[in-house]
Amino acid sequence: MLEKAAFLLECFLPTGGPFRLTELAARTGLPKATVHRLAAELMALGWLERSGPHYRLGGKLFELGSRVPRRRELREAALPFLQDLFEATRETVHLGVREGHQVVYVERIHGHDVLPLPSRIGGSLPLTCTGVGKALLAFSDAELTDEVLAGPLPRLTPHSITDPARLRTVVEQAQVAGLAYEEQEAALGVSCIAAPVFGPGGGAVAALSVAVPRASFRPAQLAPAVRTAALGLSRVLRGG
Amino acid sequence: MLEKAAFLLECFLPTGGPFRLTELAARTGLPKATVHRLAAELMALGWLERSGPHYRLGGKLFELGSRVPRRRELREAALPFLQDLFEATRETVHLGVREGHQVVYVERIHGHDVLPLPSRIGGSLPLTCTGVGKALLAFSDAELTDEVLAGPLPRLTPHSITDPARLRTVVEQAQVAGLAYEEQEAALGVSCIAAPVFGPGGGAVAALSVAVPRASFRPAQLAPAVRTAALGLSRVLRGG
DNA sequence: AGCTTTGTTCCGTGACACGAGACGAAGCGC
DNA sequence: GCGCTTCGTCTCGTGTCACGGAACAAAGCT
Repeated sequence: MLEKAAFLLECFLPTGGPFRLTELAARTGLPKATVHRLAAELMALGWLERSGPHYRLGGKLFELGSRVPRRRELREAALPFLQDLFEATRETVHLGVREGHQVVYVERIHGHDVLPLPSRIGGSLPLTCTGVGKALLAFSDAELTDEVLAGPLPRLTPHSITDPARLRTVVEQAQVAGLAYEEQEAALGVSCIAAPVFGPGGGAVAALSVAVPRASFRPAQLAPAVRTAALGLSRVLRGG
Repeated sequence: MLEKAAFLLECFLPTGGPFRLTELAARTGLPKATVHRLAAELMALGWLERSGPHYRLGGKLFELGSRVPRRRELREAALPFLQDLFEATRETVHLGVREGHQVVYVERIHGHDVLPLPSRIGGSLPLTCTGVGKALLAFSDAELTDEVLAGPLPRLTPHSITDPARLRTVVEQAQVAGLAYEEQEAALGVSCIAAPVFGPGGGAVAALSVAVPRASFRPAQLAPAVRTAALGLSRVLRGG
């Protein structure tokens, strides 16, 4: 029951978009009658909503999701630094954490110019295709990098790095520099520079990044800003 | 089953804080054995987490909650204007919508100075005690105001307005001015100015506000900024 | 009008949710 | 250290309610 309900809700995840009953039945593989009953119950709870024949995730989930402590605490501590970084660069700024072999974005702020990025708050992307992911990899246990490199390396664009040897080099460069770079590996025309955020334990608990149109990518100017913001946040997390 | 699970999750809502098993059983009124079984299932789904004996809301809820379309779309459209408003004022900025007789905050951004406010993203407060709430009231159906004024008026601080007649006056003033004011009605020492955001239909679908320490409240300087941001967002929502 | 697809309702069957109770494991006072 | 209380976990017999096939209703489509 719970499992079926969770399955039903999670099948909204990739797009979040509106789905019809039959569509949901097809996506989940559950019988139509079952989906119908479940959806009705979930709507009564405010976990789903519908307008006409279209089901969508409901407002109660927003309430619950906003209160998830691990995420909320990090976001709240980070927000001022993300603001600083945004003001300094006026570009799209990300905050992400690791979850398995993926990066989950906790916050993303931007101005009126919206880049065509696949990153979404609450959404996940491969560690290996993003600046935030590479920064996290570079400052986590070495065995994590081994694990990730052992598996198949996903590809988001033709520029995504799928050669393990080359990726290892890139991660090692990030370790030395304290910064990770990404060029059109997640979205065409977008480059990115990221810095790790350290927790009290010393390892990277998050990373933040600035994504800019490839044409106006000036690493020398972005690097100090990203590093400053990341170090400032690290200091606060360390309990300052 | 679903209902019990939802009940269990929602009992985290006020604080979100960590709870122990016995505490959860007491809060929900469910038998300990039942809570134990439910919690185990919810953990398997990633909807709950635990560290030691402490249960917390889990990361999956964050993922799901971030994808709730009604909220996400509004947030995404509003973010650039919220940034503008923050940069113009350098004060805490809110975006809220109405849900019943409450305002639910969809976004809140601030710098390093954090005001002691009760507002939380995903959290709700009474319409009558907040700037955002009054702006929403002033530009919704008149019958909504009647309903709200008919019920008991909650109080968050000694300055909260609990006299229906006085509140009606205040709402009418907001209608004329196109702006709502709030002075220490939600938190002591904090004042606030809010403006409605209009949807394609013409009614207020949201409102945004700036909250500042009472000592540095300069309405004349904040008003144009808030109004500008709200009108800009309204224009985008109207499909520009 | 006839056909196809989608959404809703019914209902008999059986799986599994339920929770009292027993048990083990911590914490606490002395 | 030792009884005592409190908390967390596990078991198991009972009965409920989730399940989904199938029939029905309501839209779309041609």
